[in-house]
Amino acid sequence: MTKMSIKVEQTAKNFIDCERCAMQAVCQPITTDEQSLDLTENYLTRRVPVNSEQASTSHIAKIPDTMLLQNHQPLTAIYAVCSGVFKLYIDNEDGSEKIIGFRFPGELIGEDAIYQNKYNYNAIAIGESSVCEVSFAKLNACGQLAPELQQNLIQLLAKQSFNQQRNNQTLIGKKSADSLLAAFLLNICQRNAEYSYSETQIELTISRTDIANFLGIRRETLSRLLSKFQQAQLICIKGKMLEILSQEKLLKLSSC
Amino acid sequence: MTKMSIKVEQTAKNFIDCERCAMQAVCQPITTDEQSLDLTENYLTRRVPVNSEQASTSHIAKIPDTMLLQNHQPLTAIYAVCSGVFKLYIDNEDGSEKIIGFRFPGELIGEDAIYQNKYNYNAIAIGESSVCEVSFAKLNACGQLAPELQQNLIQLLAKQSFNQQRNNQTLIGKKSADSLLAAFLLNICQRNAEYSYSETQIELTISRTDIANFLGIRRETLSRLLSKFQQAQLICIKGKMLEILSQEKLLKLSSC
DNA sequence: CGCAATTTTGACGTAGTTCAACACGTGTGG
DNA sequence: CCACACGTGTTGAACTACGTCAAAATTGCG
Repeated sequence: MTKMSIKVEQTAKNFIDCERCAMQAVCQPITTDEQSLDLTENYLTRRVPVNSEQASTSHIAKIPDTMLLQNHQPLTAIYAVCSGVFKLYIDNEDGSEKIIGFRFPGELIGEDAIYQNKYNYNAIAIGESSVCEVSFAKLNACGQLAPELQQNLIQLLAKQSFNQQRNNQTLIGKKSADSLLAAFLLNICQRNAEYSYSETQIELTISRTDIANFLGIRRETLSRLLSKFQQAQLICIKGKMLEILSQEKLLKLSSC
Repeated sequence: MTKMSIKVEQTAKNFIDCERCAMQAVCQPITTDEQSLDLTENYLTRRVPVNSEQASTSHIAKIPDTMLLQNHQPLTAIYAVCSGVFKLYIDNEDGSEKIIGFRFPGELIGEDAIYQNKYNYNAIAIGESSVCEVSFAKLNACGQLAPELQQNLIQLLAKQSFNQQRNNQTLIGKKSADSLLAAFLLNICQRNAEYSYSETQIELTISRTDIANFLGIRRETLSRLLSKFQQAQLICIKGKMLEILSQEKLLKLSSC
């Protein structure tokens, strides 16, 4: 959390446009018929870096630096990813972690904590990332004053409900690992397309280990499948860049 | 949709208490400091039967009778299950259906349609079921008048977001079919406990075929696993009744 | 009772796991 | 500079769990 202002400038390239962000409904000034009212400065902090690169240099206390929020902690703020990627996970009893999702730019983190006022997972930055932070208590206070803001919050939650539903639908009940991976690749590409301007190319900052963990398959299986997909001209991997070559074939695979 | 009033009386036993229902936030009169205001009659229709038993007598046109809402159709209302069970599914290209979830009493159906004003799945009653119907347009109109109602709608969506998140977390990334089934059984029991007064016993109106479809495993595998679980004294199945014998062991299994 | 639908059981093949080895890049210390 | 450990990704071979196909058993309904 150090060197904030500097970092922002250095990595300003990959930030999502505010218009494409799920938080947008509550980040814009409210404009009624004649007048405009900007309450956002009361609850919004824009583009806060959540630096994970820094962590690797000092191998002590790696986690605290990069952790955005922690499971079971009381809800203080909800976040929108500005840049980078976050992984959401919970701890298994045996000490291992179970990854339950990823969040890309424009997507929300922590909004499901509103119901019970506590977070339901850990969120950690993968690589250099940043978020916009909305203090929920302050947002609520403003909502009492401005009904339009409440209406916007409803829109935000409705969109989020839709997104969650969609993301789950794509992954539930896939029998073969092929269809599971195909569905996953299509899903992240679809989500990527909403903030990046490329619909087929994405930077895979997520490690194979994490993807395998999320999908519930082994690293080795994932590696073999990716090779197979590449041989079959479905995808192309160069370094960290992943390109979808045949969306149709992947789609066909994914519905098995 | 016929014989409504009669059916309601006949099956009135298994209805959920309104206090335990996810829709509750928008089904109660709004009480401010001194006065009480009941807008619900403007948008709410209570306990509408969605009869599926009747369909089996006339073997033509089985589906239309029991369908609550259809994929891609414009949003007209959101529903809360009063009694029975609903299955949510989408159609695969090959004509088969893919089950993406079940809804038990007190749970919502169709709320994720608010974002795009259209439903994202088909919902069909399993057995004799009933719902409360909230006309979304009328609810919205009332929301313009009563800010408290908007606040309640926020609560409702927040809870739903939490529920979706929880249900997914439990099922994502399970490698073995054992852990998947264990997680599923615990999940439906947990949800059951919220409306039934028994935490360990539930009536399995859902067919094995549908459960297997949802989990992405074969009927045969499911059947074998259920036998295995029963032999291992984890569960006990008598007819349609399922009883959880060892929650702890299932929990241990589910996190594999 | 008798038929149909659903569920369970059996035998065999395949997909994915497991365990082990190896390749590659990176950071660390001599 | 090289040697070494370490994290990450890929590949091979044996094992196991799940899918597949077929048949038997059970349940439900007229």
